[in-house]
Amino acid sequence: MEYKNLPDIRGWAALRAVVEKGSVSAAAHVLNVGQPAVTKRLHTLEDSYGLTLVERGGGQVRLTAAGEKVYLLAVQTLDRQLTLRHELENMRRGKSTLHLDVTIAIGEHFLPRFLLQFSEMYPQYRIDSRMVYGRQSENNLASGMTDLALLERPPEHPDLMVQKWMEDELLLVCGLNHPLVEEDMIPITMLLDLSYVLREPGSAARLDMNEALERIGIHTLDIALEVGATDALIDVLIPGLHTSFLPRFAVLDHIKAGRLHHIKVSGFRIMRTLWIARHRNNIDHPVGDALIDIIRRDAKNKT
Amino acid sequence: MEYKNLPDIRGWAALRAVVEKGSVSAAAHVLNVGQPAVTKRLHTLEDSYGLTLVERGGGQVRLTAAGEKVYLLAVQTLDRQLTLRHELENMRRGKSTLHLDVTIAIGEHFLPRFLLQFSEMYPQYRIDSRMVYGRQSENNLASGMTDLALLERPPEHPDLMVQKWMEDELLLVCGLNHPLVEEDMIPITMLLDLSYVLREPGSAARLDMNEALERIGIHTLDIALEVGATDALIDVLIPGLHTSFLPRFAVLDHIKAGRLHHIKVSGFRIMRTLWIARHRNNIDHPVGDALIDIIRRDAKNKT
DNA sequence: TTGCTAATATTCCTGAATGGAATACAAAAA
DNA sequence: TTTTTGTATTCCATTCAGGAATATTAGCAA
Repeated sequence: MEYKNLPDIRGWAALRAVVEKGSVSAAAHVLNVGQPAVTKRLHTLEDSYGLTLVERGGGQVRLTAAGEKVYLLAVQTLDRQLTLRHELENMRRGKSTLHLDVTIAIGEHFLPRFLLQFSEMYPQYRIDSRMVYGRQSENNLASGMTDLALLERPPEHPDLMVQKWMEDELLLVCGLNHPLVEEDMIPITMLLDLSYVLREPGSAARLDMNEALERIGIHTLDIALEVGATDALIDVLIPGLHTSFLPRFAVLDHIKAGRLHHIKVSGFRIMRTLWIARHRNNIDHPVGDALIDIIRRDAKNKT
Repeated sequence: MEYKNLPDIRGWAALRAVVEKGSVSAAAHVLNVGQPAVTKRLHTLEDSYGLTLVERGGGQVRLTAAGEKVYLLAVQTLDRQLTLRHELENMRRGKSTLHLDVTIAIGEHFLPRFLLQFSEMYPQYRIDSRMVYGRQSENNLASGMTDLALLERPPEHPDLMVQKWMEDELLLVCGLNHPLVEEDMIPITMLLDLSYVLREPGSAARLDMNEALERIGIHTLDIALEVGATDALIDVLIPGLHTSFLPRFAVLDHIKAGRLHHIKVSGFRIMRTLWIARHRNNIDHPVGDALIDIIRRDAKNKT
């Protein structure tokens, strides 16, 4: 096993600082060491890989191709090491931490409430949550980086277990100035005449919508704009020019408050299920059980 | 920026060795250092995190919960560092490396041929390929860990660009002892009477199949077995009890050689496209272009 | 080109930390 | 208990990192 020729992490830290600060001196400053130390670190690192990693010229430092790769590893390793340190810090204080992944839409809508309730009911526990794009949470769960995930589509990975969280529906909504605000129900064919603002392709809502539309033979819609966040999307809807299919949980309050209008479509509904996912080997996580309890209770209250 | 309190990688290496060898002495042996060195490394590491990482007892070392987390990071970091070192080693010798992800089915069928042709035509380049499960390649591409991917389904991530590689079709096939081997074409309704051996849920072929069946109103099939590899699956088919939907590229040779029989289904075909995917920021990779050239040429020859 | 200036590399030295040898200690096994 | 195996500690020589001072280089202006 390799041991004696391992690089020193501080070499990576030096590289990262030099790249991000743009000069050796500036890097030395933020690292609280002298400039010669950083210079030497860089050289040691370059020697250990046998390649030039940064080039000086034009008053700038530039990464070589090899430098790019080392920099990528450096940043990832340092970030993960920092995360680990924080987590262990909490562990040392007796606070178990749950790593939670949620989709963007769920993160925008449910997460703040859950985290608040959770910290009140279980002050001894901690949650590290993050919003992840698309199916990334599957890999995080599979690799053990994440303990629990709240998802809009069931995961595909064979080692992951899901349990149902709640039923959801994608609702066709528009702003109050939209021509269709008077209509309570429209025929399916009219879906083709509308102008849409949607989440980006690949988002769970978009995929569910596409599949449902495919099923009734609609392959393309008139898409005016794509927005990467549900809340921002709603802001675009409110002026009233466009329509969108959005999760019921995200728009219900807006509909009740009269900021959005729900357009029913005759004979067409997009039902779906929201899921709680965990890894097979990680199903007895006390913090996870606590959170699931809150999530379930919340779902029951809403219905 | 953190610098002075960074852990020493050798601490991680020591932890890893101790865990994997089961004792401090054994670890010291494989690391080519004395036993006291390893003991001290472990203690330094534990001090730096402020937690006990391993517990001795019963003649065994056991990881604590905190130790598990550190061990996970240690293994990943050390592995990635080793990979990086190999890659830079090649770089130093002037061999550019392409990181290639392929799906299991593509990896089984195309990859050996591609790699062979590639190494003949471009000996100055290198390819690091791996078969990845499901959508993991998307994250690898997005994070810069992979340069190019060959996929059975288009990626969903907004920063990824795809180009069409070739058309494919999922064919319904069975072994020669299957009752249906006499039939050239069967009606759709008969799909429900067959017994299937399929790739696991989440595999691209399975998803494409499911979507196509959903479209014609079939929601469940009689699944006798799920297999994680296409070649192994074909071995299960050959005795003749079951049927499966498999990529044309994977079964064409078997059909021609008379080992499998293609059952046509009246009015039902599962067409799909195979894709080449890259990150937006990484579209001018010379090794990637070379490989794409080979892939394209191969596809042209086959048609 | 020639200065001038800012940034980087080198040299030298001191202090800190590493790893080995010897040894003390602890825990199973006999 | 004794033996044996494995782990921790102590001590010391060696190595290595970082600071101060200094040499060198690169960029810039005239």
